[in-house]
Amino acid sequence: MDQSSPRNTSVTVADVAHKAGVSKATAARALGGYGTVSDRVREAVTAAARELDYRPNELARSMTTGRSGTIGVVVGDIENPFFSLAVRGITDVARQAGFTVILINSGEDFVAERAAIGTLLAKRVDGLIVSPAKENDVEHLHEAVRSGLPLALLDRGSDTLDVDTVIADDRHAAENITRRLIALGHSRIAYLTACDTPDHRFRTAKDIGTGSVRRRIEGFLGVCREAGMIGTEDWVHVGAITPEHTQRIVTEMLQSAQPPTAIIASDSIIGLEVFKVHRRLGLSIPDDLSLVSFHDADWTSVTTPPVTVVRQPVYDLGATAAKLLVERLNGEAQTPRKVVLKNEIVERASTREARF
Amino acid sequence: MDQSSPRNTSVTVADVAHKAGVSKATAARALGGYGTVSDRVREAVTAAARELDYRPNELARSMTTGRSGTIGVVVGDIENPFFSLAVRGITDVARQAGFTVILINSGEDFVAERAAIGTLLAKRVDGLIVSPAKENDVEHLHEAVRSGLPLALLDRGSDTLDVDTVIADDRHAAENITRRLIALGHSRIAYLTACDTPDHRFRTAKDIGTGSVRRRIEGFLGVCREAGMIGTEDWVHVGAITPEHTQRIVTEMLQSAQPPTAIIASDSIIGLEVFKVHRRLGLSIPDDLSLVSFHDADWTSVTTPPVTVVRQPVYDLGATAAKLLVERLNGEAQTPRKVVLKNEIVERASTREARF
DNA sequence: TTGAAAGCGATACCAA
DNA sequence: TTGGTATCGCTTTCAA
Repeated sequence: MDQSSPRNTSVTVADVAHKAGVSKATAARALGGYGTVSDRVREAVTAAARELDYRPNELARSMTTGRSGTIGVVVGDIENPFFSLAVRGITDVARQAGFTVILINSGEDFVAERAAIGTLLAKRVDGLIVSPAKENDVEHLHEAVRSGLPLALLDRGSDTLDVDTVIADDRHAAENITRRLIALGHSRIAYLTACDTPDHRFRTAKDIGTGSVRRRIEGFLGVCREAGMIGTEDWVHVGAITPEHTQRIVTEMLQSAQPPTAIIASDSIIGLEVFKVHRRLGLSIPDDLSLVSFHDADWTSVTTPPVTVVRQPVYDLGATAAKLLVERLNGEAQTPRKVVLKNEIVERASTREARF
Repeated sequence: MDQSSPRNTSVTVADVAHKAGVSKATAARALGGYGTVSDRVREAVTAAARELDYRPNELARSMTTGRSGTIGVVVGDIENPFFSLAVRGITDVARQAGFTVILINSGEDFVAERAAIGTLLAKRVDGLIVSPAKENDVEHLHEAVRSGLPLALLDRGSDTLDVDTVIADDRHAAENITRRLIALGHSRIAYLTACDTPDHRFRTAKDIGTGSVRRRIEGFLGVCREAGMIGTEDWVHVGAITPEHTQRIVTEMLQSAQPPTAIIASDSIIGLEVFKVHRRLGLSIPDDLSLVSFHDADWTSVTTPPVTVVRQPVYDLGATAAKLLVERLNGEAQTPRKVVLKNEIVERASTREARF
């Protein structure tokens, strides 16, 4: 069986043309569906192609057409449910539009991100969707744009980069949730993020390179200031880059002389660790501690108590970014569009009045 | 600023060669680091390349070398934590070895999977890692193998496909967990999977196309038979393909005249839904129902009670598959290897003696 | 409607 | 050590 079947490694248009008794050019036209070919010839070529199990070499095609039918995607960490869901949104839309996705993890590392962009440029992707680790270090993205490559930004914008951008209204969500906590009587509210600073300490929101997170922190700090709270900056903790880091930070925080009465977790991975630590320390949510987490991860509704979350339109974030990019690739592009999707606060049982 | 920077679209070796005052061939040698070049020339060429911001066109390179530096990966659903973790393992190893990954979702659909393989073949990937939706419908994979493309199977093997394969000992894990449940006095044990049959009913394990799941069910049924239980087939439920499906199935099951006293969930997404439903119905785990889930998802340890799980070496599953493939691509290949990684049962508080 | 031939951008062989 | 040139598989003028 196996050996009767032809090895289709390198069955080329030339082979098909030969078998069909026509020229290479004609065969190519018939196969590619462009130019004009007589029905008789088209059939002959199609038959020959089928018989030989001809598969066009996309690489060669790309080289002449200049289009690769590929979209490069660079995200922080595919293992993070946030990104895996966003990527799902991207790939669904991309495939529908006939594009294949090349996915690269940056690990939220700027250097890795730059390398990823380089790889994708070399592979001649038709377009790029990136979730920049640092909004200020985007020279590599400028370069890509300069070279004429369409780019869409996902979840994180950049002031200096005038390209299609899709983000959620994270500042607004942070403001809202902070207001609610303050209304509940909380005055010691901690914000915990994976983003890091060189010395692992937080001073000002400007130090936070990740745009979405910076906006959240700005919102948080702004509302606290409005409420007359001072020294709120000290309640922002950075560097929760692994579960272990997070556990250490949270444990220290909760065991300090002035423990927070509420914690805002910047993503669901951090939220989960906060939840684990409070258990281990024998505390009670929401009696001893209120918890709010960004990202409505699936598990947040089944814990005891279920966790109040900021429900971000994650799938749509990805899908929309892909849509904008595809439209641009298809030449339906206007000036760069900035899309801001709405977050929704889902209040569950992990938040309650502060205890005095 | 921007306009002073050269558009590096199509800066070719020829351009670099011209600027460096050497021939195309020499420039290519200097840049590619192959052949022999004098130091003086190498420097000149390198300088010219840097100045022009030359980026080799991988597409063109691939066409001549026949290698694309790309690995194609086809998984069921990147949104499933199982796959996103496995993919993380794959990409980590692949990148380390200098390969880029093209990822395609099959949605566990056989037709989509075949199309995905087609796309990857056309893109001339150097190798393939696939998690076949159906172990019997692998003609498209045979074809790929026949055409000489290295293939590694992830999580699901195939008897007819003699290629590198990495799976976990799921049958063994299922046997173990079933024995424990039986030892706890359970006699009405349900197994719930997303895999489906044409009429959405389960008759025999042979109907299950997904290898890993089939082996689990075989283990489950085998132990039940050993224990003298009959009609166990009726306790296997298929078609839990979405949260909604799962909820419907579980609700019906638990509200029937003969509800199960224990449920084995085939993946963490299903396990989560079972957990949600038991809550909604006002039941108690483990008093009214014991629950075991495959995949040690992060949330399983924070629920009340925490969930007993089969901890699969998911990251390693992916990493190992990639390792085998890379070795083969590097010509360090021997005969196809079948790797079976160990599962571990993590007993938590969701399992207890059956109530009578 | 068809065919011949010129690219695309790199590599690789063979002479010089 | 270098340069000239064929080649990879396809698309795309340009003539016929």
